[in-house]
Amino acid sequence: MSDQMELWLQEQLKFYDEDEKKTEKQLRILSAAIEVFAEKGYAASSTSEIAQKAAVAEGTIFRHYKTKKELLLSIVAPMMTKLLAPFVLRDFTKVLDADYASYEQFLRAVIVNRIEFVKKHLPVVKILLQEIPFHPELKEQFLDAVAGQVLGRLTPIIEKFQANGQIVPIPSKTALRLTGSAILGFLAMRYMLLPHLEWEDEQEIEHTIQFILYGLSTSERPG
Amino acid sequence: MSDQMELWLQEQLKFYDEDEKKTEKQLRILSAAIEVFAEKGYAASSTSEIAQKAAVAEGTIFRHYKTKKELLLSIVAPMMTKLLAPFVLRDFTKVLDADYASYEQFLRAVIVNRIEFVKKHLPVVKILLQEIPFHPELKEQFLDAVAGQVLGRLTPIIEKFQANGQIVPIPSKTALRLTGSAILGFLAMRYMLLPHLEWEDEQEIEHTIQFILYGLSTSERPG
Amino acid sequence: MSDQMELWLQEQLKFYDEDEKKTEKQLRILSAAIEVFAEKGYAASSTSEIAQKAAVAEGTIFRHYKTKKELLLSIVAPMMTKLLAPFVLRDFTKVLDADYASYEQFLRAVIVNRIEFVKKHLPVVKILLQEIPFHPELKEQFLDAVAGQVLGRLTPIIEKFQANGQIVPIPSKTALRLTGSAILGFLAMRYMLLPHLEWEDEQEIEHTIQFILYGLSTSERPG
Amino acid sequence: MSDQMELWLQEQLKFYDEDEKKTEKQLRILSAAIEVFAEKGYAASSTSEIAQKAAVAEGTIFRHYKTKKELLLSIVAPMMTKLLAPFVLRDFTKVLDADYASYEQFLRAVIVNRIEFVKKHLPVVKILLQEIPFHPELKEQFLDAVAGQVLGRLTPIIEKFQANGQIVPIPSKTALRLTGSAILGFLAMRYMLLPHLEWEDEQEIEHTIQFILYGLSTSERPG
DNA sequence: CATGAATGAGCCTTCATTCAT
DNA sequence: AATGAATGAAGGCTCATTCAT
Repeated sequence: MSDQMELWLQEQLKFYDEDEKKTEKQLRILSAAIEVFAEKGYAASSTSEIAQKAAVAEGTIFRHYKTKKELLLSIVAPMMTKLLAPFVLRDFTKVLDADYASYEQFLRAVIVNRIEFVKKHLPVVKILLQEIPFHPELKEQFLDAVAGQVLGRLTPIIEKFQANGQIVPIPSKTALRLTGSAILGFLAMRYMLLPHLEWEDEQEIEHTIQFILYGLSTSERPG
Repeated sequence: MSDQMELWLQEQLKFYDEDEKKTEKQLRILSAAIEVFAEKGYAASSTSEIAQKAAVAEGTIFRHYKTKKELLLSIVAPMMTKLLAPFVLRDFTKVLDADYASYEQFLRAVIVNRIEFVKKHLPVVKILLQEIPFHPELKEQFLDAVAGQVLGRLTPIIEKFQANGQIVPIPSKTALRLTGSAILGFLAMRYMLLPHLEWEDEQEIEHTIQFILYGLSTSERPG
Repeated sequence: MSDQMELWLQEQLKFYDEDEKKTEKQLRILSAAIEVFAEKGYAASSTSEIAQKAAVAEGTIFRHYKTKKELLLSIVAPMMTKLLAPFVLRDFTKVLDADYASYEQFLRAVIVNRIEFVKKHLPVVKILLQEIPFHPELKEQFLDAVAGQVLGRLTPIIEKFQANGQIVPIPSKTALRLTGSAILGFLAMRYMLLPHLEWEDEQEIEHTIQFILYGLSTSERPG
Repeated sequence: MSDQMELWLQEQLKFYDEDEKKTEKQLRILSAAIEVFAEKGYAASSTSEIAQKAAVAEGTIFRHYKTKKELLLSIVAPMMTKLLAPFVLRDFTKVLDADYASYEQFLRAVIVNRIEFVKKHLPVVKILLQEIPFHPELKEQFLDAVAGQVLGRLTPIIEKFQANGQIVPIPSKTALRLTGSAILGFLAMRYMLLPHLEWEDEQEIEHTIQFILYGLSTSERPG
């Protein structure tokens, strides 16, 4: 099963690596910008600090990105796609339909994969989450992507498991919200709020998965 | 039971209202600042816009708050106390210990109350959440308050319910994280990300509570 | 006759002096801006130089004028009104109709008065002329003012003198163009191109007036 | 008579075409620079816009012209020569002396020819007029050329016609100023200020010539 | 107390110019 | 010869903060 996950990943990567080739300087700028934006937030970051950290003249930034905002978007927008990419793949539904016998298998596959992804791209995800409240276009893009693609793919899956009695018959959006909250909550605490603590990652993830599964399960409920 | 909740609230209010008396101008400044900070974020807000919205001269703000940052803190710091207040009350444990026979009762009482509170103070909560990543002191204050007080109060309660078999024997911090995620996740979607949608609040809250309860319940677990 | 001219001037001044009261700093800024704009042109002038010359912080300029362009316009726009003011006065036509028996008397009165005015406000007039080509709004404003007001007033006068045979029957616009060219040409050479030369002002003005008069006269023309 | 004019033109062209051979790219740069300078003025034009409009790399401009200013001068300086060329031709005086019986013939020949020339090179003339106030060297070059050459040639001609009674005995410089103003005034209005209006060119030019002739004529003057 | 004019550091951005390719 | 990425000085403008009134 995880083989197939690997396949997805492979496909995903095709999306990202085909970005136009960046010069080394451009990469340094992006990297510095990610660092600074993540730490101070977009509004409190100065292009001069970014330039300095990238060991580049300030003007060089503006040769590659017309405005500071464009720099932000060039960092954050692709992340949106990438973050949601697996749910957008065309035959995602088919694959799952065929293969995943239980919600647990499905959940486990997706969650582990996405957590891994976020871990890898943490600073950019941080920026994305931190800036969404201040940039209506970002928020809109994000909601559009989620509403237009993710919901479309996941709803039938949820409903299938509701139909065969594995998941409680609550609105699928609610089920997704609860699932997402648990995952994002873990990531936020683990990597943003308390990254310095020692974490038993595997255990925490396992507990989180169990929490979701039981939280949505139809196992007899105490009256 | 909610009578007792009311008592808490009463006690809470004592904390806030006894703040030094604010002039009307000062209140207008606070209100304007909350509005602007919530919408644009601290860094992108200008004191002049706040002054304008408060119908006050620019200098007046600095008569009451030495710096822009102090203005932020004067808004956000009390909120931290208030937000966590019920968990900090001295005889919270005793009260609960005596009264709450089930985790559900406890959960329901706390959640409903806190959601109500957040709803009422939404803009300030927004600011708090949005600014925590950018202000180490804020983050520290927040964690200190949570770690030093909330955990201290809630851990015994969780453990009591674990001891009597109502909650799965996972680390209490994990249980709290999962509970908190579900609640914050609801609030974030309901009031920050998708406030314009029509929400069936009661249902959603009920589903959320059930989700937490089942997620942490010890009802026989598959495999 | 020149008494009446004086009256006009009086009326004109009412227009300008009633401008909102300017602080001393604001006057210094205006004066410095006029100096710098006139010398280097708007585009090549820097607000920092203006600030320095006005002995004012750069920010102070922007407290009084939102943008550099607004500063330019606040200098140039009133000048447009002032420059054309006498031709815009309501009973200009009536007055003349009654009083001026010859085109010469009319010409002499207007020219002398306007030359005096330009001499007094030379730098601003310089700026106006220099910037009109680069600012479509300025050009438009100028043409509107001329077309809408000046032409309206002067055309009947020209036509009256054409009717009684003092001026050749060419299109009134042409007559005005030729008259204006001679005057502006004098001013441009006298004050902008060759201000350092020694000029016999009275003689030159006299020659210019004669040139216009004879240029437009109906004295027998060689076949 | 216009045959002789043609001869002058022929001679003029020798001056210009013998310029060092320009590559096609260089011509594109010049053409683009003329376009941009004329529209926005030198100071507000950017070399990058010129490069873009010339479909040339930014660096290419600086390979041919050491600085932006040199580019300006390379456009404007030759124009100065060309504009005044006919008056600078060596045997100009002799030719005229022999041929032109009346000031009118002379005027007509020169004016028509120069207007034609300006019409053809309008953008460069615009640049010249617009930039002279801001570049002392330009102003100086211009005045030197006029004073040193044009005045030298034209003064004797004016004086000859004054001696034989065709022109009023005013200072020759004044006569030239008045003549020039009328011509430049026409050109400025026709091609710079109101180019979009419909103009009866022939009539206007004829009126302008008549205006100059009568303005300077010695026909009996009203006491 | 309140005001708002004044400040000047700092921000984002533009631009003429250079230089390695 | 031509390119265009890189530069860094300079520009217009904003803003938190101060202070005389």
